[in-house]
Amino acid sequence: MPRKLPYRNLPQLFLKAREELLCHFRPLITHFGLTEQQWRILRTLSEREQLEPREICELCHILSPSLTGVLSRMEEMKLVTRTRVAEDHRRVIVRLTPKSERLVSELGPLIVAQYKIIEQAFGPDLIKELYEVMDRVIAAERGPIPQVALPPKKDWASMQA
Amino acid sequence: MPRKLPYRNLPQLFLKAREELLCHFRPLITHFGLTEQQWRILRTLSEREQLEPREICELCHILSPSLTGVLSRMEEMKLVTRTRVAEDHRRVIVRLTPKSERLVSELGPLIVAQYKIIEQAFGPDLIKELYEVMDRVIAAERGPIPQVALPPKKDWASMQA
DNA sequence: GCCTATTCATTAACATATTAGACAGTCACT
DNA sequence: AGTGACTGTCTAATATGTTAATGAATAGGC
Repeated sequence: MPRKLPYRNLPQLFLKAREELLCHFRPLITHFGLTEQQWRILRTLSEREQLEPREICELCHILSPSLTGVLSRMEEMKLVTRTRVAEDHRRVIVRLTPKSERLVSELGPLIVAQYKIIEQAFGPDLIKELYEVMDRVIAAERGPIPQVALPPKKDWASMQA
Repeated sequence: MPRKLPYRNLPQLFLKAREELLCHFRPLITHFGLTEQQWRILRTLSEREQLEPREICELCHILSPSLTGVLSRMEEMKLVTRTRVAEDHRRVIVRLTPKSERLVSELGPLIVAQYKIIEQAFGPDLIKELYEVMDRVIAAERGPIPQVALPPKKDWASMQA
């Protein structure tokens, strides 16, 4: 008896909407030999001069274990430098290289131009609402949200069909 | 000279908003030994009886190469069955098993309950607006959106710093 | 100064995302 | 029937997401 849940899958809607947007930027980003995550980092670093890995995690929404690999590859490509902090040998400072600054100054304007195209196509109102609703979602998270009680755990994976 | 782009990173905002939502569901899903993608598929199949892989790709926003692996693992776990179509040996039919139907009937109500909690915390208006704006974004994509002209390709990856 | 708890980055192990291509099966046309 | 274009699934290769755990380094209490 197939029955529909009374709520549409909201996280999945976000996923789709994000993809519908990103597909207009992905060609630009890959044209410069970057991945989306690498561009997030370059863009963020271009506004902050220098950052530590955990700050990049926060700002770019990349989990720490992923970031390790991403930064390694970017260092290999000479897009960033990683230097240990003298006073605290746990910490690291990440910076842009002159090369990646040139890259950002070439790609940045193209990204902006694409935003303008999308803004026209979507209608400026939709874009404005979009930013506004997003911020409200993110802000709404401030209040602690309880979680439904979980039933006792069963080992579904190893149960018979 | 660090300069800020005049548009905030919109795909990244979607990513964050999605994560802020998902974090309230992830504990439920993992409690049942599932991944988010597996739940998307189970939920969709519970509403459609049977689907072919390419339909699942469309409905669940999973790319074909990913789906192959996901379905293999789900078949291994006895959550779905895969049977070839007799008339067209390229195609495959995916169905729920009795086991996964039981799973859905246990997990489904918990997901709904969590939606209700979130709806209260966010305010029903925000949720309603959210669905509405998302749909407008997805609908806006129908019109073809041009792409900015790309400069000649340079091999940034192998350039010097 | 010494011990413990904490922090930060990393590694490990597995699952998924992304792009390109392989491959068999089908369809349309001749 | 035979050929060429197309479809649907899968493989391969690489990058990232996700959770848990490691290991070095620091901070704080005593």
